[in-house]
Amino acid sequence: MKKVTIHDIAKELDIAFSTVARALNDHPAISDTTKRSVRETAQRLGYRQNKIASSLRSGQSNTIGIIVPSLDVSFFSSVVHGIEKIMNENGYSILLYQSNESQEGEKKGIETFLDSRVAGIIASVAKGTTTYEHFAEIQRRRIPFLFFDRAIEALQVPSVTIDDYKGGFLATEHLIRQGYKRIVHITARQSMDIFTERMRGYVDALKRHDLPVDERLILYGDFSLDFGRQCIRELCQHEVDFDAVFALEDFTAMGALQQLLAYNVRVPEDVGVIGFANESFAALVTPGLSSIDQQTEEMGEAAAALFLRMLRSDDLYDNPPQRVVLEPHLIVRASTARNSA
Amino acid sequence: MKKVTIHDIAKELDIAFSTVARALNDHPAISDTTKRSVRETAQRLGYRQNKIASSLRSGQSNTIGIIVPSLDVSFFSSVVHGIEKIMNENGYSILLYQSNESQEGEKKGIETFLDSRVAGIIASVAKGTTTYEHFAEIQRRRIPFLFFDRAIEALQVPSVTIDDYKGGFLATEHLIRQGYKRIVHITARQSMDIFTERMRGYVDALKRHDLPVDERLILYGDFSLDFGRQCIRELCQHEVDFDAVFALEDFTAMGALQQLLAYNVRVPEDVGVIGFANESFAALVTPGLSSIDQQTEEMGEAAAALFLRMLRSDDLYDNPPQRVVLEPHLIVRASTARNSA
DNA sequence: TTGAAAGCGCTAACAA
DNA sequence: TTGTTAGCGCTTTCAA
Repeated sequence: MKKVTIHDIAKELDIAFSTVARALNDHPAISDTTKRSVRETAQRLGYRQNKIASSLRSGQSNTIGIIVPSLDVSFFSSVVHGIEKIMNENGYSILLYQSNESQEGEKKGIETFLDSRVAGIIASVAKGTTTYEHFAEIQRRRIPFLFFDRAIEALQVPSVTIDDYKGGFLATEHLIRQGYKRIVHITARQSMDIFTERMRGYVDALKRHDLPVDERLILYGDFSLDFGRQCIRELCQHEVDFDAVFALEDFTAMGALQQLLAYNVRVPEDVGVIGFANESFAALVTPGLSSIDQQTEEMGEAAAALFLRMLRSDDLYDNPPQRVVLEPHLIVRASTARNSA
Repeated sequence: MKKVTIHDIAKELDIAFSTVARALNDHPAISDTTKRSVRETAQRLGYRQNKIASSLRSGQSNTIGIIVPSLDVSFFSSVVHGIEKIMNENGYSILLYQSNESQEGEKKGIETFLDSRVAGIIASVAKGTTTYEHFAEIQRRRIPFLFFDRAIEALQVPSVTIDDYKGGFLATEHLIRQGYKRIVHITARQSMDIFTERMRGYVDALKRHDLPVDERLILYGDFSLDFGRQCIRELCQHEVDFDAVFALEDFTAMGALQQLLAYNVRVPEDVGVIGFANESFAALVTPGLSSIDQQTEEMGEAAAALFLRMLRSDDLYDNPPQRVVLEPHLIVRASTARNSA
């Protein structure tokens, strides 16, 4: 099959190729008769518009780039799912790039997107990112640019995040209300806004309820199921007294939960456990894992909605960046459901 | 920031713009001196190649399109993760499209990809797909085209799948070896190759072990957690005698498992349960859910590897399509681990 | 309502 | 080793 262009259609109908172009684009100045015959011929010849040529000439692109750390993390694939859905409904295509949690990957992704002349970029920052020059490059080109979930406060970039501080506060306060008093918090060794915010919420909730903030109850590490188990083992070895665990995310919480059960500690009677993210397994395990829901669906939709507004705005970089902050939701399950004191 | 083109660099250095283009593309005929000064100037001016123009002119694209039913299904996001990783390492970008399990969506995705002149298309078929004309269109244009997981046998299209028949056989045979004799199979109402194959494996395993195939033990429906629960309820209501459940996928198996536990049926002592897909929660629930692992990592890699070969082949459509079939792995967990008879 | 013509930024054949 | 030139397929201005 040869490539069919507007010239072929024009030749077939013996009209100018620019007329064909206009007819296909539903230009108001073209007669219905012409439009009909052009469309019929296009169909018959198997014509497909060449978006490459169209983009080059018009300087417009209907492709947007999304950079996520990894699609293997359900939170990200879920948000991308939401964004793709809505952007697609609005006529945009999605170029996808995984940074693999490295700054180098992130930089390469941005360069690829810049070269591809995307209409805009949506990103969630990699763990390994320490400098911001690659993001600044996007801003310098005045391309619509949005962070979701893992944003960089220091940059003047619009963002859609959830209130991690509040999430940490809610989780901790819930434990306190259930009567737990010596609450362990497992957090990340590397500093990342979302995790330090969750910890800040934890600390403030303790203070609010006149509970002491005990440094021995705050554990730093690489988050993972195994690290959660390890935390419990170490707490027990050092005979640290605790009656609840708030982990920075669900896998770590799950590890803690498993190790507690392995030690024949009763959950939630003896020790309560709560995670963060409300992963799909949280509802399926026994006991059900309490967690903080991150509103992935809403986040995707909010990100897409804000981004569409940004794409349509023409004074985007003249206004202060809009920051949408979603409300985290406390999900109470069996792992913290003890009859409170 | 103005758009910088090779003309700007040429003007700056007072050389021909084609020399600039060659220098940037590391053309062998250009002197190192020129290359160096061109690159230095490009860097200084903030030049970025316009891939749109490059693609239009060369007729080559380094973008490939992937169509999946939904990124919200961890199996698909996991495979896309693998494909993106490898294609990216080989210099390709990924355009992503979700069909939302509808044929209409699938068709739209293909049209978008065709218009975008992607170098090739990788797809996993939507549940709702009943006709194949939209796929035929890809073949007609002789574009590299590959199915993964959900392939259409009737079309002459290369594919990477797992051996669903064998998966069904393995699951069923495992149950039989554990001493279960009256094995329920929950399958999908709509006919889809992967599910009918799993059922064929179930039937053949029963026959191989001289067990009767009882139609009352084969349940058809929409797969979901709720449907799994419903199946158990109906079996009990109708007082059907059974001692094991093999569900077409893990969520349905999980629903069955939950309902059994709610009825105080002991798993695995009274009834064994096995799923399919080895979702991440299968290892985390109690009792652990036995399952068939689908090798998502391997599937992504195999799909990318085969596709790269296809992209490099120039007589792609002259040879019979290659079909890679991966081996499913039986994962035994507590839900079927009874001391066998 | 339609046509003619220019040009988006690049690649590549041909010439020098 | 470099320059000249002709498009890739389209959008869009200007003219008819």
